[in-house]
Amino acid sequence: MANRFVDKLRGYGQLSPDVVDALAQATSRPRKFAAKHDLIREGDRPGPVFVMLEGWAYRYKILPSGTRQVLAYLMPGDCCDLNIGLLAEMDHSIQTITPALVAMVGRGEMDALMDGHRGIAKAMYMAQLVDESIMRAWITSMGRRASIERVAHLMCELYLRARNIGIASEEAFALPLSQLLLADSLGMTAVHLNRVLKELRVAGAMTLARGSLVITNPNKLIQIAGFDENYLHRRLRDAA
Amino acid sequence: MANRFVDKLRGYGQLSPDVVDALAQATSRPRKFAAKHDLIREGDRPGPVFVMLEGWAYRYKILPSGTRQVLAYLMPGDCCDLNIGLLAEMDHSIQTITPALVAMVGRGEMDALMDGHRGIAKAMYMAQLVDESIMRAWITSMGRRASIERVAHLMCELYLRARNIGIASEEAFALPLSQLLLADSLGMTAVHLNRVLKELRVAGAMTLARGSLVITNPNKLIQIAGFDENYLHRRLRDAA
DNA sequence: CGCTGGATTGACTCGGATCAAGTCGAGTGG
DNA sequence: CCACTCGACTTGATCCGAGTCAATCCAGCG
Repeated sequence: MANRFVDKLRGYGQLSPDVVDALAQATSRPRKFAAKHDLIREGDRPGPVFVMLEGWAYRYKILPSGTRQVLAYLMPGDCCDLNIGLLAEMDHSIQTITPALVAMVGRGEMDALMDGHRGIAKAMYMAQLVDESIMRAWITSMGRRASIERVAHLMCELYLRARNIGIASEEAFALPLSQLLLADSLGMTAVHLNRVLKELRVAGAMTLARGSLVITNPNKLIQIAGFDENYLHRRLRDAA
Repeated sequence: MANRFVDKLRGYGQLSPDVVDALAQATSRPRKFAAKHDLIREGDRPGPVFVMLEGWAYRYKILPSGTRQVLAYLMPGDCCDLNIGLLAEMDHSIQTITPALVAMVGRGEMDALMDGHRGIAKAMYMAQLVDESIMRAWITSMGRRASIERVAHLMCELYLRARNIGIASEEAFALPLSQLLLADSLGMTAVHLNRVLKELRVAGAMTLARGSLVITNPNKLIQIAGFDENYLHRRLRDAA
């Protein structure tokens, strides 16, 4: 079975065969979770590092008023913070969206992997930098992009990330996110998101239906989003 | 002279005297910059790690339309990403707000510090986790908080951070941020921010004037913001 | 075959943007 | 020492994007 975690880290630099083995070994006993299951909740004391092998999850916060804000999506290959174990308690929750296979890597084991293989450490740090960069892009979207641009931008991001781990074809991929979830990601209501999706569909840019995103006109979508993929840092730095 | 960087890291755990010395040594040759000076720009190739010793700076992005989004504030003691050197190019810019003293710590030197002193590595990782947590709080604010809550929340955050490094008194501190800058942080216009500040002033919660924030009624401000300081992770994890 | 949770559409309202004038205060040069 | 200037702050009037409320609609499924 494909190990998306290994695939993703490979994207950040060459990994030698023994490194690949070590990673595969560390994630060889994943646990299975149902959809909509909290992997960890705000206030919990963090334990091992989560690594998504199959399925999607999302980070979120619930405000006192009961509203939810989605903070990030975890797709296969993604993992939560490396140093999560340093914290006394979580500042947000993580929940599965679909049924998922999740490897739990103990703190010691993760440290050993990173100490033992410089390549792993570098790839993990890169992944972390990209996650931060994505958060900055989200802040930028929420603060300064119109709603249709925001939606288009998120779709571009998710498409590229899916593409990078090989779960997207040329123009479509499985996107298991409800409109309510997307709305809670983008700081808008589900009603308004629905109208924006229609607008994008009518414009011939993309169609999101029955769990699948079809990008009808990539250039148009990119142009609406004002998308610049630079922030995903796929271009590697030569020599280190 | 006080070294805010050391002070800040101390807040994340005991540091032995030799560790403090090593940190002070590494930041002993800071450079002076004028206000409104870009330390690094989007697209630049990253170099050394910046450590703010005196003065304020902010991270930002400029969109094609020319609008700006502020992504984070750096106050004395804060530094940019540890692993910034892994990136081929910056995905955002960093600019001083006030005249500033900035130490530039080379990648090798920083690695040596962290390898040599477990306490430094832990404190630096904690600082990084807190920075991420703050970004999540910003996303939450922009997505799901009303404008007055957003403003109040940011003020609570900045006050606590200032307090943690000892530059805030019981109820006031120097906040050198223009209304335009704040508006660009919070996803609103300067005009509207001005009205919200007035609202907070009239409500007796806080007054921002002439570069100084006075918190008239802390409880009211906290209540308006729906502020929970948990996300700043000041409570330390017992044992590691 | 009816139930249920998501998706869709319409009517109405409102928070915050936009546009347009001022006002205030700290420098600066005569 | 005062007039001028420039940037930052205030305030008012108007408009519109997006929220709210309220019905459906529809697909999957027990």
